[in-house]
Amino acid sequence: MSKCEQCIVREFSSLKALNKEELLKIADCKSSYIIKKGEPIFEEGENVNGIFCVRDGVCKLSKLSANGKDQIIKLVSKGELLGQRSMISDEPANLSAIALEDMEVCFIPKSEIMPLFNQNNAFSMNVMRAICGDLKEADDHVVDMAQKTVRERLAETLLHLKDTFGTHEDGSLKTQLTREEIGSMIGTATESCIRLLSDFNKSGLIELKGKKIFLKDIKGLKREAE
Amino acid sequence: MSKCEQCIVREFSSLKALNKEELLKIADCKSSYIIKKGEPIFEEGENVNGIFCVRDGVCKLSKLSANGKDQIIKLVSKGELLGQRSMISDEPANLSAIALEDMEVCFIPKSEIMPLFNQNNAFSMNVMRAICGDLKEADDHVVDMAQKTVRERLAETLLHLKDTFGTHEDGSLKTQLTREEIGSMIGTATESCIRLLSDFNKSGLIELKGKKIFLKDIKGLKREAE
DNA sequence: GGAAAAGCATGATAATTATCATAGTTTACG
DNA sequence: CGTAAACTATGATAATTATCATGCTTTTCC
Repeated sequence: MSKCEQCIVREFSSLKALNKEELLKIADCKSSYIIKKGEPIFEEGENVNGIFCVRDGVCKLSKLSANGKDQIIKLVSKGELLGQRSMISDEPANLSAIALEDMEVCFIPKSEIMPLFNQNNAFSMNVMRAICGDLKEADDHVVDMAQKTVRERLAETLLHLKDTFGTHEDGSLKTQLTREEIGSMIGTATESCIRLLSDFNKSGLIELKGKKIFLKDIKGLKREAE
Repeated sequence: MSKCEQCIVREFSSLKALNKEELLKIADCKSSYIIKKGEPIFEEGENVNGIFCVRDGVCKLSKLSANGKDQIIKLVSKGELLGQRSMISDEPANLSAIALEDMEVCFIPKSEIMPLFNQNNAFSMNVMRAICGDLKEADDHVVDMAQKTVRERLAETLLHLKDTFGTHEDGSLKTQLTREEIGSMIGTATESCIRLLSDFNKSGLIELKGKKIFLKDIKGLKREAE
């Protein structure tokens, strides 16, 4: 079993504030999982009782709305933590986490993490800052959803996907999402999403080759996103 | 100057975890303000450098969107804290806080609060839980904005206003908002908001008497909100 | 107390987006 | 390797929402 010390999650997350001793303790009680594409790490309403470290892969955090449609709130990838909010609030998960590709995650039980808040102030502050960052993002997200058109949201989301997850060597977006998933990120019907992608394609802003999406005109897309 | 000990904010916020000594220290360096209706407590982009305790009154937290319209994210009232996120992230305010009625607030400088995170774990955990609560609310808000119609959002918002801020003796909503403000809570044009309120009025779900709004049929409104 | 400003209301019209229908294309998998 | 299922695409139409215009009512403030 690895000792967590070299783990990419430690490098990029709040866990970087942990010392050797604390890491060893965690390494001892963590469990590792392989999650296949399409499978959940946890689901809305479930008691999680710990946090997940994403060692590899990307997942979507989504929530079922009253009308039965899924809304994707956020994508989470390699190096990030999952389930902090539920653990701290001591509540069931508010969102489902579903793998978009095969994933490697570690689970650290609540009983190991909670004492650290008392022992290690730097760690506490890291977690607080991370959650504050999420809160700011969420507030901004509300503004976008409320004030931007679907077209603007699509352009913005494409740019965001490129910035956050990058592109393959050929220039196509790395995150492989279906049209339905893109639709549920921007909060629109799948058909509307497809239609707008076609529009962007026709106006030369993007290029569609099967499932691959190439962003051809970043400036133009930024203009579309306002 | 009051000693904070009996303050309503202490009773309802994260500050309840502070002991006598800590409270006295804070009481010594706090400053009190009267904010008139329509005036800002702080504005988007401003460096706040501390937290505000809302001793009386209600304010809106809002953000200017790219298209020049204001989006109200949240209302904050008596007993709550303001500015925690900016302080912890050490960033300028993401939202503006504007008084909806005359307010009484106290300001506690960052330099007094930050050390408490290290000294008083119960306080730290309270703050974390509060922010986690805000994050959950914000995520749910995103889902509503993305998936519900304006009509559904209006019904939901009216119910929320009643639950959170209550009604006057005559049964009308306590929070006095203009139609424009209600519109910018639900993310719609003022005219659309007015039209839908008229609709609800005609169908007997609510009653409009000047600026006053009476919720006449809670069940019906819940049905409208889905 | 009265003028100006802000707020409320409603009609007409246009733009945006959803829904339903149909069909072609790709992917998964027995 | 071929068939079912999932995904992508597009047209037609309806529903929702925004925008512009106009007039009325209430509030503000000199």
